[in-house]
Amino acid sequence: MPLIYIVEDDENIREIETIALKNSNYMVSAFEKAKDFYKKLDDIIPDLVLLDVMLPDESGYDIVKKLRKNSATKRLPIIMVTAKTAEMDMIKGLDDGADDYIRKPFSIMELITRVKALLRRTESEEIKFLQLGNITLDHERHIVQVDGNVVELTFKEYELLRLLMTNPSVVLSREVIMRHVWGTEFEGESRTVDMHIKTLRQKLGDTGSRIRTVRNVGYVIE
Amino acid sequence: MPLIYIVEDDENIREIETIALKNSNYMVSAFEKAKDFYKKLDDIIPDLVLLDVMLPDESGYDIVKKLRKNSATKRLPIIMVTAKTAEMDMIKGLDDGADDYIRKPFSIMELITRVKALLRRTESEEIKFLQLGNITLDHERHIVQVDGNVVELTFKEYELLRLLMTNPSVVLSREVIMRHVWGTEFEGESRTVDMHIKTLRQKLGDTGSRIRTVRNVGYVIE
DNA sequence: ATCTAATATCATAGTTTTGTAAAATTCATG
DNA sequence: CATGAATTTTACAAAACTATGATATTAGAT
Repeated sequence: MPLIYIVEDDENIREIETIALKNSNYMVSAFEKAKDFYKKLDDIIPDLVLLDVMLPDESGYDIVKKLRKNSATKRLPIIMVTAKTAEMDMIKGLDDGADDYIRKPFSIMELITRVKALLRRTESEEIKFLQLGNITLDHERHIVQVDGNVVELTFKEYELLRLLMTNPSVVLSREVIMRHVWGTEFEGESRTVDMHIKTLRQKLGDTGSRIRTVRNVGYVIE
Repeated sequence: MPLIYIVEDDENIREIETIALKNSNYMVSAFEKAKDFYKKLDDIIPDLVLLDVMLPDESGYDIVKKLRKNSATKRLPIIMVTAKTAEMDMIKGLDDGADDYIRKPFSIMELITRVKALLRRTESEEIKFLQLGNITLDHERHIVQVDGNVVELTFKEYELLRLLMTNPSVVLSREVIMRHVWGTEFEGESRTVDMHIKTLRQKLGDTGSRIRTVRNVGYVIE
């Protein structure tokens, strides 16, 4: 479920945006001032930011500029919301590094559509990030975390977990696992898969019990 | 005003792309065949290339390969345009060296946005100076500092560090590193990359431990 | 409860991958 | 074209990882 931050000083509009996005199944945090937004950003980086151009403490343009300078937020998808209709503003916004813009007043439908479209455009990067309960797999960093703590996995363990996590609640046979992780056909007497399942469970700690054995069939993560 | 080359055999699409980009204030030259494109490239190197995957005389994939081998075009921003989803997945899987991808059919808005985004990305990578914790890389002065002290790096070491630092927290395979820093394909038995990683770590001192080895995958800086 | 086949676990030998020093080669520069 | 620096290759060491067969345990059938 994508996380969206809203930065908007007008309480009314902030409310409308928040409700509209929540109803569309997004997680939303809304901020009145840039300062509050920055503080939260240090904590969790969202999937998209909806940014008002005119704010009391700092202009939206300057915020975008700052975000683009920081490597952690360099590619963060940003939609600017502006009251001015002049086309120059739009172009300026895009040139400053926003990914899209919405002109006030906007319809709920337009807001949702644009958010959806932008997320779709950037989704290829999100696929690299898998989450299942308290397990998190960041494919770019090649890092797995449980409850926020890094779990060191070997290559095969990592690939195995990734396969399971990309197919949550789907029982995968040893044949399928072998083919995907090892690239070879499974031979009946091999204990290799079991072995790796075992170490994986071990390294995941309590969370390891999420990997369930289905006798005569294979393994699932749920 | 950035210059963009388009390589696309379908006249209709070529027209649409050309007009859309010209309206967005880019200079555009469009080519039907790879051959014409190469000829023009000898003359002037553009700021970005929009490259169709399926061309009559040569595949876009091969073109990218060639461009990456040539030091003059090694870093030339490339957006690949592909018709089939399956094709796109394949290309992405191969990690062929393009910087972005657009799937046909695309909206004008999407095309413009991606072009803009890529130009912005490469521009900021070229000009800005990079900072990652206590490491600083000033590309204009070609100087690297750790905790304010200048670290003398050779050309390859510098380029390697720069590649890592422009992709913080992203694991880069030896293939990718080779392609970007050396402009050649990686051959399995070569220890060249490892060697440079080693000297780089050494020269960075304690900070060298920021470069993490991901076994079977590659290296990351974090 | 007993049996049996499937799964879990263990220890470790063997393999693969990475690290590094040193030699060989290439490259740039006067 | 000589020289030293930079780069690449070689060769081996070290570390990390994986597979395997033996053995223990468990779930499910009877």
